[in-house]
Amino acid sequence: MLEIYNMPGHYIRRMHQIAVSVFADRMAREGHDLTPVQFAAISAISCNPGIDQATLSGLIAYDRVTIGGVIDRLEHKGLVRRDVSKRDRRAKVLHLTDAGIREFEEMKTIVRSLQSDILVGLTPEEQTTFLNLMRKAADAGNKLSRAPLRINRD
Amino acid sequence: MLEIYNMPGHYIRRMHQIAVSVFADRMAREGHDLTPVQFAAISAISCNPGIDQATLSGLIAYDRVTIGGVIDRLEHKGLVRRDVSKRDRRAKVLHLTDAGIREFEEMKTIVRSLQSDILVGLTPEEQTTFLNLMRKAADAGNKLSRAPLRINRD
DNA sequence: CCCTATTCGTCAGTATGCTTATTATCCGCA
DNA sequence: TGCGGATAATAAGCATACTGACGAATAGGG
Repeated sequence: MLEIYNMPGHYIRRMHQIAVSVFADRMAREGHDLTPVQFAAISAISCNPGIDQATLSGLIAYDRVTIGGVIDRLEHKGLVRRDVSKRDRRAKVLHLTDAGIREFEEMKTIVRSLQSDILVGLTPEEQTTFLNLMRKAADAGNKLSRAPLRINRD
Repeated sequence: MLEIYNMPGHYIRRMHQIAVSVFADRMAREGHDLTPVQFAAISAISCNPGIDQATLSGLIAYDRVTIGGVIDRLEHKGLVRRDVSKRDRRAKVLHLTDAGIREFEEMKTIVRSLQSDILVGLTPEEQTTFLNLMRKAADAGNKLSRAPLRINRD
């Protein structure tokens, strides 16, 4: 019996691996080509048009450098527009293109429905318990991660 | 309120991000330099001296290609020895070096004790519930992942 | 013994996800 | 106005983590 088979870290990684795989399979099957982080970014831009990359990073809890690369690829796919901010010439403000808006609308339903596939082994009650425990643990551990969630309410 | 804030996938990713970060912090603090997958590989080789890379991959649920790179780095650090198998000249059999054995002994306790830090927001009862739910979900979703756990009992 | 299917490790390529460092810019303060 | 510290984005580099493809070798059936 391996050490790791008793470790939460191992199962968290396995769940992540399964989640990413389910996401990719479903995308391919529906004829789309977005990764989880690309969907998260588009989702956040959709809710916050004109957001800059650093604020976006905090909103979806990713590293700024990572998001720079993600936005590169979304821009290249023609889903996101990136312009220099008029208020701060260091910052780039982000908007969805028409294609990006369409893509998000189509993906939204798919991504929502794929969530339960990730937890296919759990009953609905267990899924709820599981989600609540993750919320609690992720909230408590927020500062421990390299890219904490940063939500500034103005 | 963002879409993703209601999605299990998001929280699974956050938990993974937190787990990896806690692991890295603790390693650095203790003066070690191993990643989670490197520890998993060493742990599995320790329990199964002479295992080949493909079987190792199945035992810790990683992709063959990924493990190839991981073993490269462990070999380069002098923790693992890689030899061509006498029974199958395609395969490489793996052994821990003396340094690898020492490293694993030192790391074992540290990695065990860091697990509860990952779930610091949960009570002991919640941690148990959480681990059991993850075991159940990861087991059920095993085939869905790209690199399923493959444990062959001979 | 040969043919075919399978398997092992690896290569090339893509995308995360992070670290440290750098440049450009902004902001507060004197 | 000018200066120092902070911040936005990026560059360079490293380590996962995967896909598809490939050569080498093995295993099974006829």
